[in-house]
Amino acid sequence: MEARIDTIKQQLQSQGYKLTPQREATVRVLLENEEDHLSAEDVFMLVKDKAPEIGLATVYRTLELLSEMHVVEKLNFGDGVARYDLRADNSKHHHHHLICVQCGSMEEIKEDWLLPLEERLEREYGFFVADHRLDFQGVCRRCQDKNDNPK
Amino acid sequence: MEARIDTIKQQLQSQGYKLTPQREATVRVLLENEEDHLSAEDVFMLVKDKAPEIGLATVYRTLELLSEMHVVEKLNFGDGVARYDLRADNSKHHHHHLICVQCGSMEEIKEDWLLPLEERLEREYGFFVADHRLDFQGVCRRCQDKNDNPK
DNA sequence: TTAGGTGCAAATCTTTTGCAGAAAG
DNA sequence: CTTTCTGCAAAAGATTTGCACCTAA
Repeated sequence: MEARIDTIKQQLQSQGYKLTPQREATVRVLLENEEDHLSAEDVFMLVKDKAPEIGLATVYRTLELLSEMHVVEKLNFGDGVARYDLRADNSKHHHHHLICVQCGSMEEIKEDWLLPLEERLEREYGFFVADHRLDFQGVCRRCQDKNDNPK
Repeated sequence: MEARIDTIKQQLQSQGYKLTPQREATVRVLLENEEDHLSAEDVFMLVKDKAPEIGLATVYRTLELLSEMHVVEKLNFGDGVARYDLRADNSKHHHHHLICVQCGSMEEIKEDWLLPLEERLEREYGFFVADHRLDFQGVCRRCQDKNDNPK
């Protein structure tokens, strides 16, 4: 974890930005909740435990900055709030998401299944793909079981 | 066009809703701009030509209703406004979108490229897919040409 | 006559911005 | 010192809601 913070620190400094205590607290929250998709408000709540004086605007500004630096992804699941996802160090692409319409859970697929499609896209449509986003809505295994064996 | 309006009318009536003049005007605007991805504000402007007395709230309520009935898709491209897309009569799935980060244009792919992936998802993850969403960000052919041959 | 609809204005909610002061190189 | 950053409060923008009136089965 410290190593990843260091990386981010250097990334910021290389662009003339500072890793202030507020920004560090925000990054730590993101690291500690890497599995979740936190909204700005969520992050704000969690950061306040570490740095009670922080303002919501700072959180928004930090998330915006991290997003520009491609440290986090800004995601939109259509529920009216933006959510933020730490990018895996190495992946240039979004994860894919499995969103259960029944229980609201969200699972991630870390593999990239789209490379063949992207090649086809460049070939057939002349479209150069920089990034993509793939979400599936449906019913997760747990809810299917629940439906089949109602208690 | 009249046929599709009739279909929608019946769909509404089957749920106890009415196709009021305001709703019909809204649907007509959507039909006439099927290629675009209109925001609620866009729709409002266009509907006002047909029905000047309509209120923005009614447009929102209509789009919400049509969305629940799966007559339109509510889409989110991350620019802060929801956009609405008429569903093709026959397709249960979203289109795929090619969003150019340079000129902001958006192209649609009507084919469904994801069926093999969805099968794999059900097999390997036990996730039952009801719908999906696939967007690509990148550079469209036009902008690539522009980059290669700057005027 | 009764439930569903509408327009308007006000309210709500997320996100952004202006500003004066604080921190860091 | 000078640039970057911060907190606060206000502003902005999209969407929703309360309400009194309207309209069609």
